[in-house]
Amino acid sequence: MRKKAPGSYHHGDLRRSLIDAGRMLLAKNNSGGLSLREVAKVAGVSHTAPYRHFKDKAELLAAIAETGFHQLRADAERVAHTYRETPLQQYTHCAARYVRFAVENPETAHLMFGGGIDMRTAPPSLKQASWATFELLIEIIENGKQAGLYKAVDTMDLAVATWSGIHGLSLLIANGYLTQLAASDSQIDGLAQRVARLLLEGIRK
Amino acid sequence: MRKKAPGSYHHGDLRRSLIDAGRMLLAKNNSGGLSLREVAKVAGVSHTAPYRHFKDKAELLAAIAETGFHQLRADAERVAHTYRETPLQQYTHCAARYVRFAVENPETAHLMFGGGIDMRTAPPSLKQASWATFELLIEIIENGKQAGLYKAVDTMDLAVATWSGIHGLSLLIANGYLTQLAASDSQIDGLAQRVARLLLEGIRK
DNA sequence: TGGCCATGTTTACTCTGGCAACTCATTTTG
DNA sequence: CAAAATGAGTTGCCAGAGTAAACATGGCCA
Repeated sequence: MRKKAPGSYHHGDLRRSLIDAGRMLLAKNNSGGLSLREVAKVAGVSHTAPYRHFKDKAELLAAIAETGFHQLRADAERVAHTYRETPLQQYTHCAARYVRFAVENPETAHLMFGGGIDMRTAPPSLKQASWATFELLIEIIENGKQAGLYKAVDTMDLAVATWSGIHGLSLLIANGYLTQLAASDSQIDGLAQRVARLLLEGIRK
Repeated sequence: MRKKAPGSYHHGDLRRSLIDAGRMLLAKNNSGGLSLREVAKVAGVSHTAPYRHFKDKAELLAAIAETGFHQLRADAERVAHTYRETPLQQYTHCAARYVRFAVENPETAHLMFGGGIDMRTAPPSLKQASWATFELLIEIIENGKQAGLYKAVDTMDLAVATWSGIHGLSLLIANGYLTQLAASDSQIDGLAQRVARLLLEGIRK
């Protein structure tokens, strides 16, 4: 989190600093939101300086969400690479990673998926970042399909179904709907495993 | 939406009017949020009158979310009753109803599930309303289980898995992540059907 | 070297949430 | 039945936040 060197007029990389400060504050004021002025202060800059880099507050939030997508994609990509030879494990471990991301970064997840941003009208770079994340999921499904793991159904349907399941579970946990079943980290992992399994095998007898 | 009769001092049922006004405004200012003063104005009352009924803004929002849960539960209950003899259809049609609720009331859904409210610290009546909704789902699963429809797995796991899937799909659509696949109402229904089916049968070959 | 333009600053305006003190109407009670 | 108590709504106020406009600064290119 670079601050402006005191005395110097120009900052150097304010845009980046604002995003970093934003994420930091978002994590600190748990779900209490975030004020542009606060962000500016943390970055060591006057409260209107952000407007040189973002049209308005929503655009800063969108940029923060974008870093969330980049992180999520990078996290999942690492896991996917580790299990590149075993499609089934690739799927389950990536799913678990997705859930962990939401649980570990609830405010960022809230920003990305909470409805504050409508993807239909989001900035192009954000759309692209979210799309790139989804593409990774499609790849993973495609991998499994070619290994004969999944049904011969439209890949898109398979991908949407699993995405929905993992996504829904992540948000339910992150928003405290499953406190009874998923209090500790190990319980969360366990639940994620079992749900991923059920998505795979179906609930039907 | 009852307004105060002009000239009369007392309103009669302000609490209810504020909630109604809130939902109306939420729907109008699409996802633009909602101001307490605006709500008060619509209800025909001074800007601090709401404080006689709600501790603060968050509490009003929680009350609005609560009506959302009541509506969702009532909607689903009606569907569940209609298909009470056929557990499979009961499941698929309730799932479709859940998705429609989110798509038709995106702002309310946003409030309920967007992370603005953490269920762990929510007002008891809200917790109860959300729990009652989940209970209906559990009942539906239990029905199917007794009809020999589902795997002999912990009902809670079955319920969480399907809830996650439907919930995730609903939010993905409502937040515009699946615009390509789910633009029209009929496309949404179709997608919901196929996803519900995949949750049932699993994606594995 | 001198002027331009991107980047930051200052100032000011509006909107919002929330507190305090006041008023009005209804209900309870001596 | 009058008067106090209480619940419901109002007026006024303040601090914090988003943002527009005018101004300042300083690095870069002609």
